[in-house]
Amino acid sequence: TVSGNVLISAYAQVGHAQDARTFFNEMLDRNASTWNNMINAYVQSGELEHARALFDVMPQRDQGTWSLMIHAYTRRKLLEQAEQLFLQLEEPDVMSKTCMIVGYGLAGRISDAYNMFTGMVERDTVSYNAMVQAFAENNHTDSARQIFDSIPRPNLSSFNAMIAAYAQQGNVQQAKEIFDQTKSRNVVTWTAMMNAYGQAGQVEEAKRIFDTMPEPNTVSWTTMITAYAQNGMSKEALQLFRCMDLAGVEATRVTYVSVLYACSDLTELQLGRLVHRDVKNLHRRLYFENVVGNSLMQMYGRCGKLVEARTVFDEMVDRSTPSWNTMISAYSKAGHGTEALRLFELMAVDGGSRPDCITFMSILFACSHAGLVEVTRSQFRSMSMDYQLEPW
RNA sequence: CUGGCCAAGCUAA
Repeated sequence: TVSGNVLISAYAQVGHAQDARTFFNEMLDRNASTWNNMINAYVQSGELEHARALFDVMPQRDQGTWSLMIHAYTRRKLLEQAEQLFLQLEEPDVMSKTCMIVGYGLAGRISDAYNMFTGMVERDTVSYNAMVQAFAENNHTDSARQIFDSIPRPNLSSFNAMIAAYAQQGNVQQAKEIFDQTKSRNVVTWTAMMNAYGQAGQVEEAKRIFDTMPEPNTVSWTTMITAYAQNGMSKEALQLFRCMDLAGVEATRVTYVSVLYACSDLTELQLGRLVHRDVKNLHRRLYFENVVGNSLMQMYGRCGKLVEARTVFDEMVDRSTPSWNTMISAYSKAGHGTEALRLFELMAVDGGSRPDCITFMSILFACSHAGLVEVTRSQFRSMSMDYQLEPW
């Protein structure tokens, strides 16, 4: 049984739920870990429905089963589902509660997160860290700091989370202060500190960290590229991307987002097209990532290539609200107000994404520049009437 | 042999 569990767990790691299931079906005696591993295999390969189906028929669920399933829901931002499971637990353990803190934090329900936290009779460092993170990602940096200061036995993740919290506020001084208190550091610590400098516009300092840190990984490289791009040094960003490629470090979707941002910043159409080709041919998985498509559209739009932008848009497999916004505003900025409006109507018909206030800003911009005053007026009404968005 | 926390990223102005 144990070796069978190891095998299923191995399949789970690589996301081969199908193979895991075949093996699972052939196993004679299964214990709770067997089931948990199998559910986890479905979770890892993104098949939540299958995971849930198995969860529902599992004979002897243990605490791990529940928190595994709750965690899967919170990560996919399906908080209702997570909550529903959580409430069925008579005696939720520390891990399930921590999952809920994370879930509430991600959903911006910070007081629910805090209530969960304060209601815990037993907490470990991970629960404290989750609470720090929940406050931090909702910009309650001071509250995050208070929790941080109250952690009995902080670990490196506690420090890393706090450094990142200050980094996103652009507060280098505080970030550095925490950084200097760390006894040991890992790649996350260094990268977070590097980002703190980048966010504060201290690109040279960021680069100094990047050059001296022990083992920069793809996130570290991307952070440095982003630091350049966001501080008006897009040429350097693109140069560093070349180095990253030469160093054999795998790009991620975030890398491409930053690189394409640098391309649009410089209206480097040639390079942008090259990147487009590379990601399409060499990173097929990333090519279908929503954010990568958005960045490609943005790049083409910025370079005035609306047809190519539109082609990317049409090829996208799932379009988020930012996808629609990017394309609509590309039309708007190019003075194609009518096209922008047409796309907006298509958005409503498509129904896959809801317009948000950015959509309306783009539409209003398009209308006003096209001199479509009447249309502007009616869109403005629709904004509050149909979508409950307040004009401001 | 299974479950929870930490670093980078896209759209309007």
